[in-house]
Amino acid sequence: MTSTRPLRADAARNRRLLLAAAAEEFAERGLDVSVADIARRAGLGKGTLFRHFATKDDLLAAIVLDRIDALNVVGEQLLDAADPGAALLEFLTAAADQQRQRDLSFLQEAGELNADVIRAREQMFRTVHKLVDRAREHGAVRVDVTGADVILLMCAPNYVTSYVPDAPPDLWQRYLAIIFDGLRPEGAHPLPHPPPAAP
Amino acid sequence: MTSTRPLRADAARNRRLLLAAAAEEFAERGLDVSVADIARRAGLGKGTLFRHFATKDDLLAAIVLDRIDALNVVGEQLLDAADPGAALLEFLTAAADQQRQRDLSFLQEAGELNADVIRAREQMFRTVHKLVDRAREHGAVRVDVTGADVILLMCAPNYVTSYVPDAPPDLWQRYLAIIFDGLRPEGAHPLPHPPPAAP
DNA sequence: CAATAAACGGACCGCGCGGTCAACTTGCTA
DNA sequence: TAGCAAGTTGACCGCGCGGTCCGTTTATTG
Repeated sequence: MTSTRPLRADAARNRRLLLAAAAEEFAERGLDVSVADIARRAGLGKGTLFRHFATKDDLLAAIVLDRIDALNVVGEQLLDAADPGAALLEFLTAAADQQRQRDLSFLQEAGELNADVIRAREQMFRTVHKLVDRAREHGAVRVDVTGADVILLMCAPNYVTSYVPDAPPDLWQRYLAIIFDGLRPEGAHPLPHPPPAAP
Repeated sequence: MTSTRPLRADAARNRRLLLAAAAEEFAERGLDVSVADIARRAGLGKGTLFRHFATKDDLLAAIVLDRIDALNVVGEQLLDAADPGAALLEFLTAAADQQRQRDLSFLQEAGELNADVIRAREQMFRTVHKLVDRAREHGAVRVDVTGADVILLMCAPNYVTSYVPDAPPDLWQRYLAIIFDGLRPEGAHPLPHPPPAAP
C-alpha cells in the first residue's frame, strides 16, 4: 500500500518543469545530456531533480511511460476505424510524429527499464498486433508480415532521418511511406527469413 | 611531406591487434566501450593504443574508413552487373552484412569525423547514386526515389533488428527485403515529402 | 654484439558524470 | 500566524573515463 499523499503545489509544478525540460533536452541533445543540464534548463537545482526521480533512468522512464501510454490510447481508438489499412498507417504516423527528433526508443532490452514501462510497452505492442491483424485480414498488408515486424519498423523513419544534418521536420513521412509500401501486398516478394517471436 | 618510414615488425602486428580488438569490442558492446577494455582485449597496454591512434575517435575512424572503402569496392564492381536491380539489392545486402551487429554508422554529421573518412564516404555515396540511377532506368526501382533515400535507408535493417533481444544473426535480411519491396515500382504510392538534398 | 631509436606499459592526471546530504526555505494547516 | 513537515539547494563525493608521461624493453642495423 503506497498511499501517496498529494504533492505540495510547488513540488507538483517543479515535477512538471523537470519532465518538460528533460524531454526537450533528451530530444535536442540525445540521451546522455547530464542531469545538471536538465536541472538548469528547468531552473532548478540538481538535488531537486533527484528528489523527484531517484535516478536518471527513472526520469527517462517517466517520460517514456507517458509517451507509450499516449500512443496506446491512439492505437486503441483506431482499432474500430472503418478502413483498417488507413488506421495502421495513421497509427504509425502518430508514433513517428510523437517521438520525432531523437530516439527515446521504447524498444530497449527488458532489463534496462522500469517494470511499469515494460508493462505499458507490452500493452501497446498488443494493440499494434491487433491493428496489424485487422489490416492484414482486410488485405491492406501483405500476408507474411506480423505485428512484431511492424513494431520493429516503427522507429525506422525517425532513425533514418536523424542522420541528415538539417532535415526538414517532417522528412520522416517520406520514409514511413516507403516502408509502408513495402508492407503492402501489391508487388510483394517472398521474405528470406522468418519473423522474430520476440516483441 | 610526411615521409613515414615503415613500422617496426612488432608495432605493425600490434596495430592490427588493436584494430581487430576494437572492431570486436565496438561491435559487441557499442561505441562507448572504454579504451582500456579495447587495449586489454588486444593484450596490450593503454599507452600503446594511444601511440598508434592519437585519440579514441581516430581509432574508430580507422575502422570505419576500412569498411567504407571495402563497401565502395563492392559497389563499383556491381556497377556493370547485368541486372541493375539485383545489383542494388546485392549491394545493400553486402552493406548490411558487413556492418552487422551494432551500428558504427557512417552517416554521422561531418564535423565528428576525420577528413579521410568524409572523403571516402562521399565517394561511396556517389557509387550508391550510380547504382540507384541504373536500377531506376532499368525499371527496378520506383521513379520517385533517389540515391539519397537509399543511402538513408541503408542502415535501417541493422538498426531495426538491433532491438530484438536474441536476434538470429541474419534477421536483418527480412527487413531489407521489406524495405526493398518498398523501393520497387510495383504498387508504389506517391511519396508525401520531397527527397533530401544532403547525402 | 653493441648501440640506438622505436615501441611499450601502467601509474598518473584532470575532468565531468550520477548521486548524496545537511543546512536552509516555504507551502500547508490548525 | 505559528509550527513543522515537505521541499529545495549546491557543495561535495567517488568513480571511471580519455589522455599523458617517462622509465623500461626490444627490434633493427652496422
